[in-house]
Amino acid sequence: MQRGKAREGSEKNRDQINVVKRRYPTKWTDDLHAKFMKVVQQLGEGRCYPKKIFELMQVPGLTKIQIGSHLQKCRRNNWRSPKEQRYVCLPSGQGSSNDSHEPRSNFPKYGAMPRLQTNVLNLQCNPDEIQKGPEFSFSTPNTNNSFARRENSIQQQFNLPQLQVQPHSFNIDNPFNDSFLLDQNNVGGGLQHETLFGISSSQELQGSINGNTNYRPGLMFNSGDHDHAQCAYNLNLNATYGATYSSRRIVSDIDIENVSINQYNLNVNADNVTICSDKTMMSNTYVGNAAINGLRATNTNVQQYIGEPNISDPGNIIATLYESDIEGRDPNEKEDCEAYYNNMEYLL
DNA sequence: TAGCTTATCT
DNA sequence: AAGATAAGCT
Repeated sequence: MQRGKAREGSEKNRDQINVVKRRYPTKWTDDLHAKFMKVVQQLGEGRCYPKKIFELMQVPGLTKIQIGSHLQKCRRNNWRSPKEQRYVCLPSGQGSSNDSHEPRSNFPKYGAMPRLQTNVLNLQCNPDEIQKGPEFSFSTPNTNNSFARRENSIQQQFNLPQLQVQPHSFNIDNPFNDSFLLDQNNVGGGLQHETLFGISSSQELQGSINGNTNYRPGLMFNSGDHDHAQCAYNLNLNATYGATYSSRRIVSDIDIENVSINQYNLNVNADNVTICSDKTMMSNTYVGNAAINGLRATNTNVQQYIGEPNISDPGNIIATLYESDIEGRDPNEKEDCEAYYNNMEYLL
């Protein structure tokens, strides 16, 4: 059944035609959006519904419907601020293949969307071992989430571990990129937005961040898929704070708050990373916050224990992740791993 | 019915 | 493409 269709002769349409009370579309200016965002943040993840936002925004003339509509755009990462609109230019010869019904992000955001998505392949995520973070809810199933279905279908082709868990604050892939300004994102210890990107406004992140997308070996990073044109080189790994993931032989207690690697930046924003196995050389690594930018400059708050791999070098981080990843894998998988991590290094 | 989401329309 | 709206679901 078709829905959402504005039928020609509907009462509402006639109303609008006859009474001419049609309003001008609300322009979601930066200011208005900022206000919206403030309320969204105030409400917190999982509690942002049109009604609540409406009540808190208190903007005369702004309706719940409009807020709902804006929310939809934002959830789907389909809204660009007026400023961003000026900067966004698609590569030539390409129309927009970004169908609004095919969200770019696999990460649900806000409101009633599921707040957790775990895709742990081959590295079985043992639910019993997951400790819930303070703001996590595991109660919402992944069902009816087209994002999740789509990503799963991709990820299942690969035999590498997926740690894909909603961080306990906003993720970075949304028009609310300014979420980096939120304190919660700095769980590991006070990483400033500026130290990550050297910039602070949201639109400048756009194009380099496609949060929470886990690309695995075999997936072209720059495949010509215009849908991903703006995020071709990005990889973000978000794992829950406090989660424990276990594999077959190894027990990997990887607890990474936020890792993102992209064309310009390698951002490791990890808290209490523990990687241990019966064989691996690494244990109890604590990464407070690391940010390595395109210039290979390492930023603050990297804590390192003596005797551990040097995590101030992106290559070492990759190498470390790689080492822990191949542990216990069969040769084929190791090859995949190698390709995958090589790709990461290459991108750096 | 209200509230929310989604699909579709302008 | 941004914003509005119809319609489905709970």
